Amino acid sequence: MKEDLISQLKEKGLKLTPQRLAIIDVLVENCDGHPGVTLIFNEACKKAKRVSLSTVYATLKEFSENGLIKQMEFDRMENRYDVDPSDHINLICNRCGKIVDYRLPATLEPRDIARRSGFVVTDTRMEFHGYCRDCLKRPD
Amino acid sequence: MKEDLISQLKEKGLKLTPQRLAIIDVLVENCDGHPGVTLIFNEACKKAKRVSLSTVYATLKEFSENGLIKQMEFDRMENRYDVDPSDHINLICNRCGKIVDYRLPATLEPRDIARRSGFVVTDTRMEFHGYCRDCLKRPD
DNA sequence: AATACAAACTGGAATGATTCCGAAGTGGAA
DNA sequence: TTCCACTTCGGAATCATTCCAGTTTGTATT
Repeated sequence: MKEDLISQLKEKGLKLTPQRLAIIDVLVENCDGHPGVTLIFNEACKKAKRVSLSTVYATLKEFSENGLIKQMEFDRMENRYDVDPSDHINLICNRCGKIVDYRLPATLEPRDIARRSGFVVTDTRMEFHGYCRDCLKRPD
Repeated sequence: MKEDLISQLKEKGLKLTPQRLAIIDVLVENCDGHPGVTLIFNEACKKAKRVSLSTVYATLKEFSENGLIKQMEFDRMENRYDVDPSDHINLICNRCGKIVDYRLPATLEPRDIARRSGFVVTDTRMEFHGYCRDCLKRPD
């Protein structure tokens, strides 16, 4: 897992810095927890001599642009990062904020999700990003 | 549609103010466009004597808390508002930002969506909010 | 091992959507 | 008409995130 991320870094031509190694360590250690920037920053500081918040942001952005991780953007919460970049539904608890992965393909009926996972859905939000018909026609 | 929203306001015990009526007008006129705060604010200013941005935010929050509309939160875009609060997938164009509704139930295969709607999916994000198994067990 | 340069890091300032707050205004029930 | 809880106002505060200009550092090459 860790070695995997490091080799992906090299493949992409990205440099191996102490800060990036620290961040990778944190990501791997928290791969089930969908860690946020604050946690990653705090933990990374313990592992590397110098780490700035700007670097953490830049690095996580770099990683997600290169497909190593998946950025989960929220409006009033800080970003969370998913070490598994494959498609799945994130079950987000209103109360504790815990994020549980629910893998696709699966029935999307809330009733069915409750039966399989014990998670009661009160609100759904699904977004598929891409390109609309009109923009596909247009050149450039 | 407009009368419908107004009667819902009354049902909830919310007062009918010129600002709210203006905002409702804007929502109804732009119900297919998933309008954002800026558009709503600008248009509402044309319809009512005095409207402040704070009021627009407060009103839209009030409306969505009461189920009149659905708030769509993004990270780097301003919120958009959906006059149709039922569950559906929002197809968001990376390029023009247009949001197209894709109704459930439907096959969720990107390939299928492309065939039916002409929308090419490049990235998906689905969130189901609710309560996890652990929190349901816990009292209070 | 030394050199060179693009890439990466830093931290403080800037951004921008949203919320907060205290004061002023106003629907609408009595 | 009176009254008051609900609304509105606008400016300040918040807070995650980005930007920027200067400094440091991997790493490929000599």
